[in-house]
Amino acid sequence: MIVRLGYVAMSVELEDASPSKTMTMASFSKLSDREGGLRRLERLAEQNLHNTLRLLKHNRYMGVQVYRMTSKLIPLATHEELQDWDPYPALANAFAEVGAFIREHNMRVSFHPDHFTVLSTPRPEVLRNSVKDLNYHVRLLEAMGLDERALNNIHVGGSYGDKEKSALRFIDQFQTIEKRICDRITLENDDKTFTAKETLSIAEEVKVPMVLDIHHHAVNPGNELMEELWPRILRTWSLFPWNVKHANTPIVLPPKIHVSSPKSLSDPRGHAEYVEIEPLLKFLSNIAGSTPAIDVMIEAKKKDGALLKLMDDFRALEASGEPVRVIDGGSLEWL
DNA sequence: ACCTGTCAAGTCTGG
DNA sequence: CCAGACTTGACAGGT
Repeated sequence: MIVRLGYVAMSVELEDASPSKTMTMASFSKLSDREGGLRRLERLAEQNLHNTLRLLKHNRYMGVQVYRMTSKLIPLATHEELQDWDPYPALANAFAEVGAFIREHNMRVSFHPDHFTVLSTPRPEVLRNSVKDLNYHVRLLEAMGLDERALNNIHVGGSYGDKEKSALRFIDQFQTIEKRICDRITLENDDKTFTAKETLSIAEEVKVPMVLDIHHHAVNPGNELMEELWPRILRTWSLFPWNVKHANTPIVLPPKIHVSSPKSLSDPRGHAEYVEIEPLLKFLSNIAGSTPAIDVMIEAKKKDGALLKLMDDFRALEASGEPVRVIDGGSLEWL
């Protein structure tokens, strides 16, 4: 089983490479020259894309093939007051360059629209804004020329006092969203509301892959055994249209899981600086043989630093004779 | 150079 | 019904 590790948004190794520089609406509004302000936003976006490319090159150098891009590439992109602004023509080259690098090096990239995207909401305006935000993320991927292996991972959302009803509302509202957006969605279990089992049932219903977060599952486990859920989670990936089309080829998209460690006893849901290897080892040994490959997204304060430390831990395991073979700086083989 | 409050967005809790 | 917590990197405005 090939295991590839990835990390989120920014590097602690590469200096001065923020991909999420921004401007607040408050300061944009104060500008006398609106057009000039828009050009400034476009320059910020260009820098963000340039730094994303630098991060990807840094990833390539490290041997890291999995990466979650930041949602903040274009500052204020979905803000109500800037709906007449089309930043894409000015950024076409920057997007193309990022996309070309990703394709050339077969990297797996994704986005994770944040918790303001809630398809279970009972409020129509919140649903509208959520779809708008999803559309923004899809446009970014399209501008990069990435195929449907580049996905947007979201949570189910709030429960509003009736989780069952909210799950049904999620499903109903999901069906109204245009296909090019739905085709790019994965669903992740969250740390206090929708458990792995509940998220999985919804993912099966709307036919999207499920991303399992094993830390969320530890703090919000529900009462289902992972041994029973895992085959179903794998199935959501094998039913993914791209994978159906390319079954048994090297370009199938492996399932993905998220890993993080509790920040402290008092804040068990928070993310620690680094990731403890033991729970991951336990999980990998449980699922070894069930899939030829798996991608593991590291969610830790130390970002790529946490990934590198985890790889060191794997090297130590290999040295002590454990059935692990480190392939390069970001991937290994589970023997 | 460094510190602190604020930020576009949603939901939940508790008063 | 409303304020504050949640969570986050970075801005903005101050010293």
